[in-house]
Amino acid sequence: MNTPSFNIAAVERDTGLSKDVLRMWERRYGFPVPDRDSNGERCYPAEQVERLRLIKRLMDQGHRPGKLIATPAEELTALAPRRSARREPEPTAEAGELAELLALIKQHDAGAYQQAMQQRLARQGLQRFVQDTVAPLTRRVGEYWEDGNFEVFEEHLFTELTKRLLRQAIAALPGGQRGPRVLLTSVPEEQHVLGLLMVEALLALEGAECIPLGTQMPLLEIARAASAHRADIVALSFSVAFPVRQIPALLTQLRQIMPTETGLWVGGGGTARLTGQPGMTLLPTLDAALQALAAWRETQA
Amino acid sequence: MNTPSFNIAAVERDTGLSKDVLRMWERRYGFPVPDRDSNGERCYPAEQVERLRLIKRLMDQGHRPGKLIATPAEELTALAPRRSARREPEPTAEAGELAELLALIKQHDAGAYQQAMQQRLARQGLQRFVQDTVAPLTRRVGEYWEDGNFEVFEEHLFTELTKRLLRQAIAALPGGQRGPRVLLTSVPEEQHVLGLLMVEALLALEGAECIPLGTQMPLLEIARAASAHRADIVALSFSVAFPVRQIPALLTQLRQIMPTETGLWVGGGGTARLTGQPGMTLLPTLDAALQALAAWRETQA
DNA sequence: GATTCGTTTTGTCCTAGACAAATAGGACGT
DNA sequence: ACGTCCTATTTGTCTAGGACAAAACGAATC
Repeated sequence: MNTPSFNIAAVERDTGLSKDVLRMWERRYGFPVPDRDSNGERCYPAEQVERLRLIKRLMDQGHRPGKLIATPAEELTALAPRRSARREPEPTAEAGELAELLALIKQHDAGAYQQAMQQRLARQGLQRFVQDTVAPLTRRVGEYWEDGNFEVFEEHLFTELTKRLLRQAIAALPGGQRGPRVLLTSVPEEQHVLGLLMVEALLALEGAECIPLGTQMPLLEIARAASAHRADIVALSFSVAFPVRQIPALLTQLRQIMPTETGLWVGGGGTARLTGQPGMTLLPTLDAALQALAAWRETQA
Repeated sequence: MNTPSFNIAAVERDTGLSKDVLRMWERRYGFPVPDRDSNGERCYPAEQVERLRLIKRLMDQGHRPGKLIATPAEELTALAPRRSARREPEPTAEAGELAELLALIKQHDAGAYQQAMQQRLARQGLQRFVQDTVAPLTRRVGEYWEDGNFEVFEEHLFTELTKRLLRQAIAALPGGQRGPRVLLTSVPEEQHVLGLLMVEALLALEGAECIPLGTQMPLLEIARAASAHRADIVALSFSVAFPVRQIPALLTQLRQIMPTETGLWVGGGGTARLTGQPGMTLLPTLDAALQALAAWRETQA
């Protein structure tokens, strides 16, 4: 049995490194060095793909490719997250409970996780459930993933199950009639939806009329949707994984093509290090979203 | 106010045409011809982006780019779907009801749509709801979209609302304990999830243990997840929008890296024109999925 | 410790050529 | 009229190497 080999498109799919980057690294750093097929096209052995995935993960934690590629394989696996100005959460009873929930995911016990979360939802109520359970849990999952404690598919399982809980809870709420009409979505390439769902839950609780459009809307479509739905506000979410450098240009462009009277709210972990621009409201936290809602109602009153 | 202009990455995002294709068309057909900024980089005016979006839509319907680009703008908008070997559905009472549901989406009345669908679910029961309502509705939406009757954001709204209904219905089912353990997901680039949810609903109804991992899993992760969850079956979905040419290579590769004893079920509209390969089961229809389930149980008995 | 300023690193864009897979269209046979 | 084979065209993706701007670093300064 020959080890399967990947063409450059497959490697891009599986690692998230663009073809341009893969070729550039080969030229510059001498890694990866794929075999060539009869047409002279690159064939990456599984081993190199595995290394690339590891490198990508460490890069997402703030390491630089030049260094990583020069590092021998054994040291790579031992590398810790670099930009961890993260303070350890005190081991409160609360933190322990969250850890237990994540342990269920790690054991791949979907049923038990769902049940435990349902209980918390019932106990805390939707607002506190979102703010005190889902939000910190999501943050923890990000940290676990950074530390290499979660596999991709474990993160996916967590996301999928949690999405279901939130959607279910939102569906149980009465359709909001008083607040602003808020259109929730994300730009292409941004597929994370948990943040949007958390905001939707909070806004819906406050009686706002939420229009969920899912993720990955082309900018022009967002603008059209805003007009068609006569939305008061377009709310976008950027996860920490989204390349920060692209966000300002995206927002400026969207602002240009959107109706002037429609508000633009931008939130999610990816916006933490962003500076505000005219015509849009930054919502680095869930609380900020609630405040923005109150402020909007103020101006309308 | 100057019209906003798009760099090549933005056009790729908004049209779904790769940078390579955009440059190639420019070289070969003389369209699009973007302006250049001070660095000599392409700046596409909004007008050309709009035309590209239209061309892309017609291409998805089977037209060829060479012809489309040569066609003057006025004729483009009038072009009908080309591969429409589609027979008009007879105007039964049933078809009328489906049209009414879609009309609600077209009116952007999310609340009324949800309510109407809830009623149908209660009336038909989950199995018939999936097979007689959601499946034909999804097909209709695809046709509407092909015919230019649906905007992207209307399709998104439909998808999002319908996803919620299905997930809600699935959550209400007891956790399956007897059937095979089925891991449901899709490959990277494939973000359509409705098909997966329909299958999940049917399998869960039959008592199978479904593990939903969401969409867009790298192949290596699918293999890992299959091992970790000790899945009996991995079920993948390809929508009609997925480039058919890439599917066989993907499946072969996945089959190679997956545990031999794990089954591979492949379904969705994108697999209709696919020929089977050893080690995998094609499920062109929802019925086929139920048959495959029965067959699997047969072999285990 | 914080801020500024050069230097290095890094990703993305550019041109232009080659080739193989997919499709169209014609010729042929039934 | 319909299906099948074959050839020509169309089309997307890959290749190579060069250029440049933005981000990140690190050193010197306040």
